[in-house]
Amino acid sequence: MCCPIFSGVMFFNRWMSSWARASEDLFTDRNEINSETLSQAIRAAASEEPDADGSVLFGQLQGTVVGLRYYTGVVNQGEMVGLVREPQNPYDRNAVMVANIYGNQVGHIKRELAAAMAYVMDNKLAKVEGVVHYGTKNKFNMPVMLSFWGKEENKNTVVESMLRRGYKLNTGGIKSAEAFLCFQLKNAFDNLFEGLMESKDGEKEAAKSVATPLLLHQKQALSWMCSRENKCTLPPFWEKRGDLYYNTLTHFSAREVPERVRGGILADDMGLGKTLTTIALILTNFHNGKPLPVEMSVSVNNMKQCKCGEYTNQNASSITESPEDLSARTTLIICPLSVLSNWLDQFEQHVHANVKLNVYLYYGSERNRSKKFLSSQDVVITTYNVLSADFEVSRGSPLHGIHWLRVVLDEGHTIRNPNAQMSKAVLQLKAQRRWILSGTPIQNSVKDLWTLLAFLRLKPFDVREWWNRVIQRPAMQGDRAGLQNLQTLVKCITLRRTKTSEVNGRPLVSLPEKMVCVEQVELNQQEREEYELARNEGRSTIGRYVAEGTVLRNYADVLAILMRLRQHCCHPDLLAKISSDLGAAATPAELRERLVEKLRLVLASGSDEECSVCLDSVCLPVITHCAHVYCRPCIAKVISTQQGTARCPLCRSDIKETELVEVPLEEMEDESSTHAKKWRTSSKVQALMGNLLRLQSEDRSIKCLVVSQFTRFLSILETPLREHGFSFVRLDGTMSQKKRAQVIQDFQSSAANSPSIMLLSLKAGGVGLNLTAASHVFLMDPAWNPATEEQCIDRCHRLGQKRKVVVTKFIVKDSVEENMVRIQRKKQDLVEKAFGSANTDKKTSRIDDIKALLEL
DNA sequence: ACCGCCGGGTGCC
DNA sequence: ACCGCCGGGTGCC
Repeated sequence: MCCPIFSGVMFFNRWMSSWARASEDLFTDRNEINSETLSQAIRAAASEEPDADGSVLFGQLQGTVVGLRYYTGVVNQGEMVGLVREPQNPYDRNAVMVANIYGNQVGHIKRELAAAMAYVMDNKLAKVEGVVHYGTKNKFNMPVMLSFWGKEENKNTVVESMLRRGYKLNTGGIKSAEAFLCFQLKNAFDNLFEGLMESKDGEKEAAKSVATPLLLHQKQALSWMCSRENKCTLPPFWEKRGDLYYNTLTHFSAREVPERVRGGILADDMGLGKTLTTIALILTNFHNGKPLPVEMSVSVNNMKQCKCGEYTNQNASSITESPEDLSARTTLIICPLSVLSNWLDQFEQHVHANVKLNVYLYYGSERNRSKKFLSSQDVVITTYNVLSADFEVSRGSPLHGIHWLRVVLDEGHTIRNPNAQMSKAVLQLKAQRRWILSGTPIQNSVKDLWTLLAFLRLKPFDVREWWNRVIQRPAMQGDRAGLQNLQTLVKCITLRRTKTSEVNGRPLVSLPEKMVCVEQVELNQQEREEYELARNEGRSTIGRYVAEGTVLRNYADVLAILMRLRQHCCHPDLLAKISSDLGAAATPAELRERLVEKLRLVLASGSDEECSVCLDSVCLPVITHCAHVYCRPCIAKVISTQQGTARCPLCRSDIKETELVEVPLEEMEDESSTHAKKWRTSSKVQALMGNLLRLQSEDRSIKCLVVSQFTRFLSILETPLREHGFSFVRLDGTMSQKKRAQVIQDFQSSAANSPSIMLLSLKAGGVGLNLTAASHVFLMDPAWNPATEEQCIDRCHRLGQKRKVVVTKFIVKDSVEENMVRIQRKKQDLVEKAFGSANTDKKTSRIDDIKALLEL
């Protein structure tokens, strides 16, 4: 009865339930363990295993594992073991159990030592890890090397507490592990997915029910996905040695085949057709490698109702080492709300019209919660939010009660935080096969990967301890082998191609040509005068800061001055009346008000401000008293790491958590001021209108994107568009999902009366935004970050684009806009230098950089 | 015989 | 466990 998979799950479960530290009996008969405890245990493990960040090694100690003869768990030389407190043990409440990777109990820690360890473990003063270096063949007890890890501030307490009970931690020869912040290793991780691009062998034709012919690289992906689902290849780091299976990283071995991972990560760049490939997978690879049996309607070629590729049970020769539930039919797709409609469209588009595929949208208050109904569908689509809401409300969440054939996570990086409700809900779904679709599987650090691997049930790393010990901590500390292992791991389960990848020397997708041209705009006399006035004012302000040596403290002001110049280049009415400099603030309330105002200025302009800690666009923006903008979590991390002596990473001023200021929620952009005044034009507006009118006269079917970082500029542009009778829509970040979807659908429509222009805010919409109806892009103002512009252009220059794409960038001659790209590069250098060291002699060079940046 | 010594039973927590 | 420890049997050499 003990089939390999099953017993594996149960050992695993036993291990997990001990983690849960619940009152569950550790010695439960294996057969009684149900999936309910398993899921509880997974949740417990995810929340209880602390993040290994900033842990240092306190010391090591040779201990003894006793009672070996009572348990079945064996260990190999060099194997890692887990130490689990067992407060419910009837013989000793200090008991510490020793278990191997699969959770098979090996023995206990000797009583006296256990008493000393129990204090340290129960008070979470240290995490204790064990490795057995020798004596693995012993009958009664064996030595174990114990390593104590924890926060620096607990080191002395732990060392002394152990010493009091007669155990001396050996601290000699341990190099103190430095605390790393995640951004320092960002580059190493950026390269993690390199080298995954080589084409994996073979290609596979999709089932007949797929209407769209697959491109070569999509056939390759399909082939890879099918083999990941069907073949019994060993997971990474497992080898067969004799009749045992051996894990080369943990040195664990087992008689049973390690549970295979049926699925993986499809990490292709967006636009390569992850959605189509997944639809093809669903239709092509049902049980035993046969296509999904679907009904064909009677309509075309007097075809009878037939089962397209009905599956038989006999052709099991190649696979089925492990039995599977052949009655499972349904694929569950979970995606962010923003791409829900895209999935529905794509099913519509890519499945043959005469095929009856049951796709159910599990969404909205009227959703059908019947398990029987849901599990009879071919596909159920829902969102992360619906899934986690169901999960939270009741234990009887219908989606959690079904054994899915396959679960697909679209934009899978959504679950990178293991503590999020969403992630917990996703991890507990029951499925035979699991897939993650993501263009960006790693966003900031290796930590992002754990939930993904846990979802895939990649043994043994789905248990946080093994992940932390074997992969995350070594990688975070820059250990080469650690990074290498991480890469190997990822490589085995991931397929990633980028738009620039090639197959047989040919690009994966051939997109229509893209032409980028810069159109210089000359300011008229009045505009030029106003611009020069502002420029001189800014120059003198910055000159003063340079003289005072306070440039870095007034960093936000420097940016604000640049901002005003950029606004001048677009339209005079963009300039908000921003008064004052920071120095004049009299009261704390006033200072706060000023800071809020500055922050708002930086944010509302859509200037794509980057956080200097994570180097990404700021999320949850806060401003420091020295007026630098960061993500709240990033700067909070810096402050907590530096413990009371925290300094601003950009200007080294003292900063405190309590002094971080954010924009009050009710602050929304005030549109009324622009409408109050009488509308006027500008040189840039004229330049745009000239182009639009010319295009319209050439070809009425051409559609355009008009892009700006300033949403107020978009508002200004509405007036002349209306005047000339253009039909247009607008998409910006403030719009609800529903409105957005409507706007996109209208714009993408090829109907004769559909809008021909979309006013688009540069940062609006996620990466998935598909605007292929447009073939002309007008970038009204240059962005700090050229990548942002590229992304924006890619929204129409992507798979599905039929026309040649023409991009026009408007740049005002003799203005700050001409320097934007150079400034961007300088800014990046500046940030790097700021983080390079806290050394003061670097300060001068940074000020020089700013001077150069402003051509002073 | 309130000890020492012998040898069998026994053995995690 | 080819140990240590316990506790019963035993007792000059």
